[in-house]
Amino acid sequence: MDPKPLLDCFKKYISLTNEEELLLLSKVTYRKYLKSQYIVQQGDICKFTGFIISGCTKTFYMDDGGQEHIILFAIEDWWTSDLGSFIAQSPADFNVQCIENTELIQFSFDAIEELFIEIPKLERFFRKIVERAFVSTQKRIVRNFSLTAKEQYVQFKNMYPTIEQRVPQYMIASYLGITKEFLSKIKSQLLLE
Amino acid sequence: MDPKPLLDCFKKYISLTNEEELLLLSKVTYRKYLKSQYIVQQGDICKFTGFIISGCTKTFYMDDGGQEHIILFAIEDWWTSDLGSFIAQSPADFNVQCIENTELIQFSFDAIEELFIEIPKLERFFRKIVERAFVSTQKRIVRNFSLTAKEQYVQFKNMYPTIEQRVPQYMIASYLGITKEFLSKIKSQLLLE
DNA sequence: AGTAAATGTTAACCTACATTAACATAATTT
DNA sequence: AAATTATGTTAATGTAGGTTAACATTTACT
Repeated sequence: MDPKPLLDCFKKYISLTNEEELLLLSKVTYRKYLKSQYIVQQGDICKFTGFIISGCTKTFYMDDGGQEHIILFAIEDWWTSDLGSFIAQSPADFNVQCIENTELIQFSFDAIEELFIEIPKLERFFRKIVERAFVSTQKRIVRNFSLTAKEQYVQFKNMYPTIEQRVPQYMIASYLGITKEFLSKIKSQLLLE
Repeated sequence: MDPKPLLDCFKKYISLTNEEELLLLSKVTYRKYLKSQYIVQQGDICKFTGFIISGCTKTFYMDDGGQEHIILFAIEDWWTSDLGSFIAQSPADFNVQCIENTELIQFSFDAIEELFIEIPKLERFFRKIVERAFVSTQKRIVRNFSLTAKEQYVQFKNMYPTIEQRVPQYMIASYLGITKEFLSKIKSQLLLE
């Protein structure tokens, strides 16, 4: 395993000594998942928060009618988990499933609590990561309320061009909160413009 | 000013010594706003994050068509700001306006950065606060996608009965992402059931 | 108390998007 | 290569919620 992408991510917000880096890496686990495997399942306790080295995941909620609602895609250099379940060690609301073969570096709940004690500045790092996640989630609510489905799709393509290439259309429709049929219609409308 | 509610809030997540409490309180400012005053205005840099001692605020986005989209209400014991603007010290996407006369304890960006250095465990506190905010925002996206407007309104009433009493209906409609006319229809339907 | 402003209701009509269903095409598996 | 399985498209019809507009009620101001 090459921990460089992970350490680079930490470097964006805090600086770690060599010893701190080694301590940190001694407490994480590297893991590969295959396409379609679940990292977290709705109802289970989310035991890990993970940093993606390669691959792509979707975080989704299965409603009572059996419909999938994707709330997040994650690719290389992103963090993924069911944070609500992880922080409270309570049953997960969401599933996290691999859309591609995915390599992760995982932090268990206990490991991360130990690390917070041993390297307090990690609190700062994770505070900043969560702040950014919060802000982007809030912006998503705004887009949801103030844009039409077509506008949202265009913004999504511009914001996440790689993801738009990598994941099937019907998942993008689910992320946007519309049906695949309607997204198909939007796409054909955009071609005519 | 009585700082007890603020200190109690900190106590839920971390413990502070007497000196730490005094240091913290020496760096905050107490401020009163009148109903309808703005704490943050879209486009300005959000200079403070605030803890509400009394009163009620709404955080909203004004879209290009001049329509208000409320993304958050906040009452006593809650934190309020445009976090995206505050953390990046960049122009605010949102307005924060008082719905009632409101008393706040405000933390300036500089004060909070100093406090993080002087009392590192505050990083932990704010990490936890933001984690919770993130989780509740994510849950809101789920509700948005998987519930009808009527179901969302019923949940809102159950989750925030005080807020439902205190703010005008048309603001609740805006929070739910529907028109006041449609909320009115929903309410009359609920009366018949 | 009287007037203006803010808030809430009702009803007719409209639109963005959902549903259903049939079909087309691409990607995997055998 | 054939056969599944996953993904994408088109079109008819249905519905949740929007828009407009007129009116009712409450609250705030002079």
